[in-house]
Amino acid sequence: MATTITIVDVARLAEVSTSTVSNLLNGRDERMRPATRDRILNAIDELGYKPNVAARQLKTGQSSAIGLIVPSVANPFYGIFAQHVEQAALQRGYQVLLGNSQRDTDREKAYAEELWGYGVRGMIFGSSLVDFTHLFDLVERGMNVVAFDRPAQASDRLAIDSIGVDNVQAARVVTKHLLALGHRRIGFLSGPIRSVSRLDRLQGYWDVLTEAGIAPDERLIWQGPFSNSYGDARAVDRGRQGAQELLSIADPPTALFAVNDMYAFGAYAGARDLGLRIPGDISIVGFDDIALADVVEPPLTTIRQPVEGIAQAAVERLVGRLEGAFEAKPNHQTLPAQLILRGSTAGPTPR
Amino acid sequence: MATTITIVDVARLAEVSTSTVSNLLNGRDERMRPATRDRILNAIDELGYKPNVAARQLKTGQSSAIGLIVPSVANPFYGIFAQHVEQAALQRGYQVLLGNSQRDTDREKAYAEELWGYGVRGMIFGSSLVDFTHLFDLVERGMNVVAFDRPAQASDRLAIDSIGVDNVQAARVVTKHLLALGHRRIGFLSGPIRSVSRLDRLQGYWDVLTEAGIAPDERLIWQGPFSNSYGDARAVDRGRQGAQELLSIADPPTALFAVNDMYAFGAYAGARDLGLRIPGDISIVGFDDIALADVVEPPLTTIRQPVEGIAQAAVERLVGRLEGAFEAKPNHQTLPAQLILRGSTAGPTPR
DNA sequence: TTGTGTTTATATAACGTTGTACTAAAACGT
DNA sequence: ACGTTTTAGTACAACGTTATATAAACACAA
Repeated sequence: MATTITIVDVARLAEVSTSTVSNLLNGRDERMRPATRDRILNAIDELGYKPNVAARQLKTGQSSAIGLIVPSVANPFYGIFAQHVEQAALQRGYQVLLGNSQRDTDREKAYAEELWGYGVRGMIFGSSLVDFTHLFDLVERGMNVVAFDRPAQASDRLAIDSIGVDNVQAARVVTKHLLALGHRRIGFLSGPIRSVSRLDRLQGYWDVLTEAGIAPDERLIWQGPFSNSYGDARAVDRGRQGAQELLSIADPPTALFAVNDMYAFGAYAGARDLGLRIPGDISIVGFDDIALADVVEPPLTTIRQPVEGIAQAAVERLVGRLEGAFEAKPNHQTLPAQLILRGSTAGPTPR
Repeated sequence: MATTITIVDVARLAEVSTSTVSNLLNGRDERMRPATRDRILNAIDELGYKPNVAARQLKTGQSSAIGLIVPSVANPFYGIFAQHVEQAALQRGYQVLLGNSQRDTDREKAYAEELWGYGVRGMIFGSSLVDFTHLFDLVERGMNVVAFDRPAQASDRLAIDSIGVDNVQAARVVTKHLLALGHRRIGFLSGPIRSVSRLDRLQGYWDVLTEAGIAPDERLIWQGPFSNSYGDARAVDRGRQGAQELLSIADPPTALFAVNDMYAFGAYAGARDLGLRIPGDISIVGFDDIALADVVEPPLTTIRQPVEGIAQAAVERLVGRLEGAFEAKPNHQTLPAQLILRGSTAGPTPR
């Protein structure tokens, strides 16, 4: 039964002191004869010794783990994102601890506190709520935070690092595309708009319409109800319901801009429920470009986010902070997004 | 800068010894006067004290975290599964640490060892590779393991707990359904068959065909290549490619049984690439019943797994082991799967 | 021989928490 | 009053690791 093998056992077998073993373990092997080094290595191997992370952490105050909080891995976009973060982190010698926040500030806070207790001093947030106050005191205590899609807000009393695409711009591109096809009534389909990215997308949409001389219609903006127990797991259903409602009003939209691909897929179903054809009767645009976007019928026109690039940049930035490599002021790094034209958009049918 | 608040600070402020604070923290509060209790509670509150998990772990050897290893959260099925596991674990006071294994034994082993070092003594495996030898010595050292979909194999030298649906039976149901519709050439579309669940599904398929007097055709069984760097992130592409190949042979199948919904969606695209209509020209069945299955066109006929039930049962079993509640022999618990009939299956078109 | 330097290795005091063994004081019974 | 039990609290030695300060061993020069 679990006789834990410690550095003491290794030291005894290799006939050295624990200090020497520790020295080797921490890369200070110039300080010993190659023969000693090999003896220790053999002992480690023979005993199957694995360092106790807790003890190491307690002593050094350092953790080789970073936290990753996403709204919900039920959305494949965040699944993929998590996978890339994990890969990038592993390459730099960091373990990733993942948690779902359901876009709930309490959950985010609870996770962050929990991880702090684990000695974790760096976290990546994939959700980027507008309200960040719950995290500021953690940051003040020394937590390093990199947010996805969260350029500094006017209301922030503290700056944090952020990485992401220009959501306003991307939404502008989408809306212009739809406008160019001849659409005039364009719906905006979203879950609760509590994150900066969603806010930005709404803004881009709103601005372009206004600039084109079209007064944005509040009734064309559908916003799902907030639920902190399911969140994204319900995104598809929400999209379906929202599309049904939007397409059932008196003067329905001829195009729908969904806040992400999951909502867009839901909109596919919602449109079909009403007997509408895509893109004949209704054009649909998504956001993210997850793998499934190219596979549904018709293939989804959507904004591609450079997930891997974002993940890598986030890890790089965070590791940089953790290892004190740069003391630069926190800033927001923008990566390019791209509109992928596929079959779900076309000109509106004249009635 | 991170002046860590320890139990000592709390003790000093409350004017008691650290032992008393520790006693309170560990639920031994009958041992003190209510007034003392309140003083400590106030001090904790005032200082914002959070116990250092590393120190606690080091001392007790216990961790309140459990590990969850899934093949890849890029597959929403595992995303949802992870979310349910997380929820169930949280309810019982356990934190979940999640890792992607890409169905690679080395990765699984590395994660397990890493987590062992963190003091984690309980893990849930969502992948259930046939080869489990890499984990047996961990189990012998005292790691508690619950596997998803992995009834004991003849070759195992150690028994482990397992929970899941009866994959052989489910695959039988699918195959019989297809047979009943009149299909005689049924393809089996899968990634590398290295897990017990996939093996079982193939077996159920094979058995039913044989029992029906149809000699299974090896050329109808498509198995994607193994890649340990992408895994499920490529499932859709794999399914597409596999379907294209299967449907391009001389005497192509009229129905496809995909090993999971992601492969099935890929098959949708592959079939369409060849100008085939679903279900008119080709019937497709999936496995898992993820949310998207009901939303694609046509809606996917698939096997529904009781994800939430499986997750809850797994956590319950694991927590039971960890807290020594039951010393029963490891066994396999079977939950019911269900064939959900939707629009992607129909009788074959006579040629 | 002594002194100086270099190489190699070790003793030891933390890190923050826990729980056992202990004690001091109060309460009780007779 | 005395002994006994209960209550309310504390001292202290771990847990496994790290890193600083220190020492031993040896080489070499003068």
